[in-house]
Amino acid sequence: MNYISEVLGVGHDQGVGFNPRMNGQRQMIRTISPNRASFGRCSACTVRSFSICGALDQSDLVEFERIARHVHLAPNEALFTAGQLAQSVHNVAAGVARLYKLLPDGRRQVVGFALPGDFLGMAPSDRYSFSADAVDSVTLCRFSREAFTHFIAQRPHFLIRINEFAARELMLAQEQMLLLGRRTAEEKVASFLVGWRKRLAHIGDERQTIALPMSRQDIADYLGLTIETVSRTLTRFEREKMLIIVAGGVRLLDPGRAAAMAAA
Amino acid sequence: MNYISEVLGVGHDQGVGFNPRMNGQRQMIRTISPNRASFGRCSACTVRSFSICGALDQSDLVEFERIARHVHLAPNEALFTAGQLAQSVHNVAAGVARLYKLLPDGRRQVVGFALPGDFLGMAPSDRYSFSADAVDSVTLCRFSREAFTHFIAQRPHFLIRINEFAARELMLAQEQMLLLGRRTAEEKVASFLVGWRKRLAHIGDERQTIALPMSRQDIADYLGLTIETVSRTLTRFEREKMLIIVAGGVRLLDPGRAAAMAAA
DNA sequence: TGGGCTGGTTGATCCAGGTCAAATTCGCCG
DNA sequence: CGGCGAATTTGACCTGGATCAACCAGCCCA
Repeated sequence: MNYISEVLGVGHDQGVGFNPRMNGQRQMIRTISPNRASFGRCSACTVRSFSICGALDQSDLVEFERIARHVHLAPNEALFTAGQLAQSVHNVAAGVARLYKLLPDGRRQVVGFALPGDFLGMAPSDRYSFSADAVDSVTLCRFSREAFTHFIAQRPHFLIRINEFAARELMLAQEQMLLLGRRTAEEKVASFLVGWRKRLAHIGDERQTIALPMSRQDIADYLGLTIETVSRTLTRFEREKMLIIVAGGVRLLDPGRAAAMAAA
Repeated sequence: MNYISEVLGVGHDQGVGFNPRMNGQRQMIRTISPNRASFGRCSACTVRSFSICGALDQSDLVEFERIARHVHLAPNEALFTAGQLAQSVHNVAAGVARLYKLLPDGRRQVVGFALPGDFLGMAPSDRYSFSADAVDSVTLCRFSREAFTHFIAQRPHFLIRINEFAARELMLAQEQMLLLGRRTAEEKVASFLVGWRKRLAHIGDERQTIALPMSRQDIADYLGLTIETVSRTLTRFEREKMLIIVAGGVRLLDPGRAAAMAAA
């Protein structure tokens, strides 16, 4: 069993730190954000190419920008909560959001982490079916559901793009079901690292050290494990020279071994 | 660990039988199909209202019918396999299909069961990311991906409908992640029964006995359990008078108790 | 009518990962 | 620098569900 330990409000900056385990050899890990996206101007947005907006041309973009509102969230601030009226849809511009569902007794399942470029809020009803909040400092574009629905209805190419995103999302969800239902703890942690690294690379973050802005509890709740098992497994990986644990992340020494564990 | 035990070809008719536990008091369970859909004529299709085709008007329907091919599959016949080129998309018209992913060593995760009205095959790449085959006798409408893509591109309302289906699918996937990652065996089995009953009701199958055309192994692989645990749990539910196990299904005696287990 | 095959049930035992309980370390702040 | 609360790690132990192994009931076909 595990419980919600969300503290709303401003947290401590987990994005910067140095490695305690390397005796003074500092390892800086920065917040996840492809360079520093300039906001207010969609045409200059650095995440546009890997977001749904990539399907919009200049004139669409001007229209789109008119219905967008930029929102900034401090670490652990809520984006929306399951059960609330789904009045907005969102596009993550910078930072990482945690998407999760809770059981009445507090057990939590993190159903995903949203990265820059990810689209949130396609609810099949008029209410959110999961909750979302900021892991680190998050910037997003928010659209009223109504304006958004109206906007897309005239633009089939945009609808097709959103469909592609939904299909990718669904595929990831199915991968995750396989992981949750049939993989061992070791395979889960290895798969998570490999998958997360791939997602970071996809948005242009190719540093050799994998940034892990989320807590161990978040990772545990994502993998259907306890925090102790995640910690032990990472420590074992380190002992076995597969990786080195650094502040705010992990440095993969043997990506091949990790990938092999993740595959089978 | 569990292994693939797929025998391609015609199986035994699991859709009909009588309850061995009720000493001669026969309990017929029929195949899942809302009445008997008449095929070849979309306009007379009984599952249209709860399928993506519900968004098409008469003239669209005529066009649509032109690109559809009807396919009939015997129990356990494959619909498509993960990794294959995704040349078609499908709409289930009758019967139940099992969607699953395999690990190299044979561990299997059933990621869903497709019922009449369900739409299959939105692959985010040019290859299927999961496999699908018939549980019982299945009838489907098959479309070439190319023709389908072309068809939807001109019809925003149809795209919107497909989007709604994708969003619902994604929500179900997230529910399933919560189940796989955080629920106990007892909660998993109870949730499955309640959820399955709800889906059957949605397509108009409101018999008091819940038809379970899939095998215990399928259920186990769907819930991230072993066949033994599923069997033991169902037997216990029966002992506790929550339900009665009948051939090809289960009769819920205490839906309230089941729902309570499923909820928390 | 009987034997073998398949799917399901039941029982005994085991162990991966959970639970409980301390440390230890980190980040922060005075 | 020193101290405090939160996050993480580590250790000892326990248990839910897996594994291993019969067994049983229907069904098919000879």
